[in-house]
Amino acid sequence: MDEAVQQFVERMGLVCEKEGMARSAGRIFGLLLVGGRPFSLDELAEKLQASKAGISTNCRMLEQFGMIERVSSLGDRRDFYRVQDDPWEHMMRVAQQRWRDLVKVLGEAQATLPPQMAEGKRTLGTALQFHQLLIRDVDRLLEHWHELQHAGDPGTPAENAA
Amino acid sequence: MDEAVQQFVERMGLVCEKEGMARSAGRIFGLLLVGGRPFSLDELAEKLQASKAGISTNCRMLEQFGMIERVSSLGDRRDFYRVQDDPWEHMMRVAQQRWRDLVKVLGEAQATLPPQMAEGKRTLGTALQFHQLLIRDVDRLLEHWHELQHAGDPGTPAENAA
DNA sequence: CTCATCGTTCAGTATTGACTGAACGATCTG
DNA sequence: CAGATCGTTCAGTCAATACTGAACGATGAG
Repeated sequence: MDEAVQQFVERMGLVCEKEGMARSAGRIFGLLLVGGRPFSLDELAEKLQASKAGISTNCRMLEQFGMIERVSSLGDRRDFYRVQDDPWEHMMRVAQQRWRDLVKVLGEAQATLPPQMAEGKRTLGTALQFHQLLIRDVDRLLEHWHELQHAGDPGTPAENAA
Repeated sequence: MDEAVQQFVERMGLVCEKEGMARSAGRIFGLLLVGGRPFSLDELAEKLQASKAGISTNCRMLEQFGMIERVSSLGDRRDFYRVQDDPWEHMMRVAQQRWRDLVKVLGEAQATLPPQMAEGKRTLGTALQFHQLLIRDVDRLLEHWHELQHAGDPGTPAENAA
């Protein structure tokens, strides 16, 4: 495997591990990112030197997160995986959902806290405000992102001459 | 300890654990959030039923992340901890830094990838665009957040040029 | 100085979680 | 139907990591 690819795959493994997911999942995602085509499970297992079992599990997890998708090829029983159209949007949606969960926790705590803990309630209120703003901001960001992508859409391939 | 507090503390532990940090750190942060006052190490250890060693380590980690701060009291040798003025800003800054690191990884990969992997380079380019947008958006969000907080400042009339 | 108190460090322990190899069920081929 | 090829599941193994208790250095009080 290419030297640059191998290094990138390894670094993506570390980055994704820091984000909370498994290192192996990060490697898979990295390889699919630069691969530019669908990969079968066996191919992933071979190139990443991992067991097919682990690859299968991690691929399904990445699929759950909406970062990769499973595609099938006619006349081929194997499963192929490739990166989603827009994996980053799905990633942001997952984060957004986590923030929604946090808002739920904060809100319930604020409601059930005894009245004498007024200062704590105030702090929770600030936390709530921030995260509600944050959740709305994700919507705004993704809208903006979609606009940018549509602007460069190949609907009219004026300068797409490859 | 209050029932509502205990439940909130535990849930914050789980939430923070999902975010990648230690569960105990999440519990500390949760307790400080609703406590409304500084806590000493021994007090934290007692209320959370954990060893002082673990509390100490996790507090320093939370301080490193800028989510809590250490305060001292005159005539008291003990260290006290409380939540930062704006812990969420620091949290977002940490996330922003992680995204910057990712941009670095993506950029270097795009630069060193062999020319025949054009499709992969294109995918990396899209990823770069998204994360650069995301990084800028954090700045925008925090600006907006500061405006909102300043607007609700007590004793400070709306337009203050000082 | 001596003692007490506080925070930190360190070795040891336990628990969590990822990964592997082998067995299994399902599906296609001839 | 028989054989082969996939993907998945499961028990076992391994490493990483969070936590604890004890020892240590530092700092203030008497």
